[in-house]
Amino acid sequence: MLSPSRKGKEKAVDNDVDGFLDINPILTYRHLHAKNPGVRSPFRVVALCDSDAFYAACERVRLKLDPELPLVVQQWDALIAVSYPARKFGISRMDKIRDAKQKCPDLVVVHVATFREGDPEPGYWPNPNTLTHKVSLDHYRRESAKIIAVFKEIIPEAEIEKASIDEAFVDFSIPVRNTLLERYPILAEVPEDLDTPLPPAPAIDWGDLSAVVPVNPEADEAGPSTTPEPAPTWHDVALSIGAELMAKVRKEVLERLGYTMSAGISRNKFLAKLSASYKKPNSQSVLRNAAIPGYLRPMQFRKIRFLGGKLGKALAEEYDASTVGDLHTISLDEMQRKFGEESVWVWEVLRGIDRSEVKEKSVLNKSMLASKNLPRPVTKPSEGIHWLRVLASELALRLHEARETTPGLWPKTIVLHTRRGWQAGRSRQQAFPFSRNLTADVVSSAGEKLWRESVGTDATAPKDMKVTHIMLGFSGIAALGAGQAGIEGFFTNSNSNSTNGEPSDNQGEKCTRCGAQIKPLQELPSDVDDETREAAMVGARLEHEDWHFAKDLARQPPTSSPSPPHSSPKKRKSSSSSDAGNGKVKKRKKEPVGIAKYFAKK
DNA sequence: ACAATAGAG
DNA sequence: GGCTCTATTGT
Repeated sequence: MLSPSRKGKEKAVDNDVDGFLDINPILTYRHLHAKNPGVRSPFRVVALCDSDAFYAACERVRLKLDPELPLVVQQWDALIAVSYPARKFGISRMDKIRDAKQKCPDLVVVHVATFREGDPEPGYWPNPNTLTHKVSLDHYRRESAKIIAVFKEIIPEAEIEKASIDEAFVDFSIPVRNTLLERYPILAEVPEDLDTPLPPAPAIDWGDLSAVVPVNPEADEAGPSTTPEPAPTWHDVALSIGAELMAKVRKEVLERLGYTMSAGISRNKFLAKLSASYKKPNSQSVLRNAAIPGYLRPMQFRKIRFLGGKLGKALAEEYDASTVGDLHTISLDEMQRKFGEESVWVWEVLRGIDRSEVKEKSVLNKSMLASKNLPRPVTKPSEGIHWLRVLASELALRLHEARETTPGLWPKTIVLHTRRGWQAGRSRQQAFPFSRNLTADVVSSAGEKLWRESVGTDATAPKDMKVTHIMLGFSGIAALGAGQAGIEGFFTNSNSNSTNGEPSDNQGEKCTRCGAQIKPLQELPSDVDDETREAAMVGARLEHEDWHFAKDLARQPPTSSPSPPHSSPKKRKSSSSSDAGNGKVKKRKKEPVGIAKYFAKK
């Protein structure tokens, strides 16, 4: 794809500086005009942009408050966001609400939105009760979506990857190249030999758009720029154009939505992310190739994406190292011997190389979870049902909301995860039944079945059980194609079946497999509403499917129509061997497994 | 398909 | 620390 044939010769220059790779490549017309500037293009321009104290900013905007006010977002006793003005008082996310108020008596404290059973939607209350409410982050998800929409509108040619609720990667390579060719027509005049190096690059006026990471940080601290900055390269020019575009996006987001953001702009995702924290808030930083060694070498490597966890710890202990520079003494071979073939990714990243793509992801999440730590642990299964309903109604609400943008959304599976005391959590999942109306009751019924399987019933559960955490969620969420027969009616219409008169008088429906009548577990009053009926049917259907499941296992096809049991969920092999205890890495034959898995496949 | 775990914000 | 979310691995 790249690599001009004569690369070998020309590369002899000072390409690799002090262990850093490919810091000063020779830029040619071939590089610039390549059809697709891929991940190896030396002209790549990547940014990481994140919102400053995002949750705090969301509340500031929602309440139309002065941006200079010190503000924190409270979640029960704790803080989940601290605005930059509040940080000036020494308040950090680790503080308790008390300490924060002590440090700043005029602090604006906003409790995050909460939700309880029966609420039509999450709401903002000054003193929600953790015994009855669960936190809702939905407002922040919506604001996040608005920001991404502005990104897409302002820079339609850039690739945008939403990386989290408050962060996005942007690949500016294509729009930057277009601007470069427009602005410097000389670059559009391609010589016969594509491998001809480009003429010298012009000086760059960085203006006050960006903070430019200095090439020699120590010298700069000592006094005003004692070291001459290396001559600008065409890649630096490209970065400066990327910076212009980034500034434009940030300006639009600020003007339209009120959020300030900080960005890092560099040659790849990992460096973009790392440089974004160079100057915050409401700022953007450019990391030129020439500045990479000085910036990276003293950096704590555990600040690097994917090195913040167990792998980073393992590296630190194995080599008694803490900075990127410390790890430069480790050869690729040595690292691969200890940490597996895949660790080449680490070796490269320590030298400023990262070929991972910025790839557009669907805006839609594939999963949707609602969870609650139980301040009063649940000691018998029947008490848990209440929380299940809270979580289920929140999920139903959120799925409905998601369908406003994307009709036809349906989850493949429903998952229940519970944790007891200090024990490792356990999860149960199953296909999510298809039903006409997605109501909280439908979700709840499905959840309750998993709950019975997982923790049992009042009769079967251990007396001393203490469930401390419940999570209910959907996974495999996707829009069912229009190809599916009769799907439209399922989604578009919520007042459902009988616009033409009587609700069908049957109390049940036929199983498509065995033809048996499936009836609600309990007799329903004749005037019951559709939603309740639907939910009851879902419960019944799940039980019936369970029965088929057991029958199938016993290889006795249900031909006639024996009446399926309405209770007693089947026992299934619970093979939860918890071998996961010790944090030690076990060695297998060749590869040091347990470490290899830390590396994302590139 | 299901269950568990790591990692990030 | 609480609440999400994604991805990967192993069965």
